[in-house]
Amino acid sequence: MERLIERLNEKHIQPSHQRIKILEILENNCDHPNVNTIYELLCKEMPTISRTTVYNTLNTFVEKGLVSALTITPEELRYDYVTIPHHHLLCRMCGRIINVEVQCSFAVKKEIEGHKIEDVQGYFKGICKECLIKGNTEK
Amino acid sequence: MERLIERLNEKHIQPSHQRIKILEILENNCDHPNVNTIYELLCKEMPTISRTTVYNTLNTFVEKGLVSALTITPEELRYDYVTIPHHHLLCRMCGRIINVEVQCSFAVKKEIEGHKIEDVQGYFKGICKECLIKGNTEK
DNA sequence: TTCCATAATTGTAATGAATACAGAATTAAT
DNA sequence: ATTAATTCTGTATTCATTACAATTATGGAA
Repeated sequence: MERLIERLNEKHIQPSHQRIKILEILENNCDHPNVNTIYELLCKEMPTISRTTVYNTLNTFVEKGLVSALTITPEELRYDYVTIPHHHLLCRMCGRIINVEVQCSFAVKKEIEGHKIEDVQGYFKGICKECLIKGNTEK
Repeated sequence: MERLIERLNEKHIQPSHQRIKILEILENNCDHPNVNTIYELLCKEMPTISRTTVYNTLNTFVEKGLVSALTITPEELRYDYVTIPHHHLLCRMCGRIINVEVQCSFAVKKEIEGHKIEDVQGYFKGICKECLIKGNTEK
């Protein structure tokens, strides 16, 4: 709780109740929820929350660099609490997005083929470990 | 022209005039145009084209695996004529998406951290070579 | 070629996610 | 406690994409 408020203060975002709750949901849901999932989780604890607030808050968080937005599928934005560099796996069975800690040599380069590189996102698609174990491999 | 018709036939897509023209535009525009850019280019040669046809055609192409759709930004889908594996650089100055031919060791693996990998997309963001040469480095 | 069945294209209407906006509520500082 | 500034809420709006039905085009058989 204090930790969440500190993270908001660091980025010069006033720690309102709504913002703290939304950040908490992002921290506790490592499978990278979308707007709708966040809204539904919020409603359980904060039934008067407005959808607009969720949109505004997430946009603020992304603008200020507090969280990042993933565009791995065209249908929806998914939000990521972890801002240190890492990559992502989208499981085509359960739909979760899972952090992948691979160290690709190209991901740390500042220049490739004459282009200046400022950011790298590695998007892996496949079937996650948990679905493989469950035998959940075909739709 | 014949080559385009062959590519359509290979994927069991009937080679209508509209489809051939759209595929031709994708072949000639390596900076990965979006729907609107494709529509505007089409209008010059085919003024009666419908926007719906452009959407339908691109969706068909993607479903049949003839072209791929890139979700590098949340605002728009960008289309890619080249289906052999490669990665992409989005230039934040000119907005072009440029093919990047890096051989990342993780991109060819079939398994990472227990997850089954079926596809990898590397999205680089930065400033392209041409913008750097022009000194086009700040907005 | 002509006819027919199938498929593709077109244009309008509908959908729905995201944003704009203005009033209400909350917060922070004096 | 009062005030000013900020945030939140809910409705209205926007706009990209899709649904749909009518029209047009295509490919094959006679």
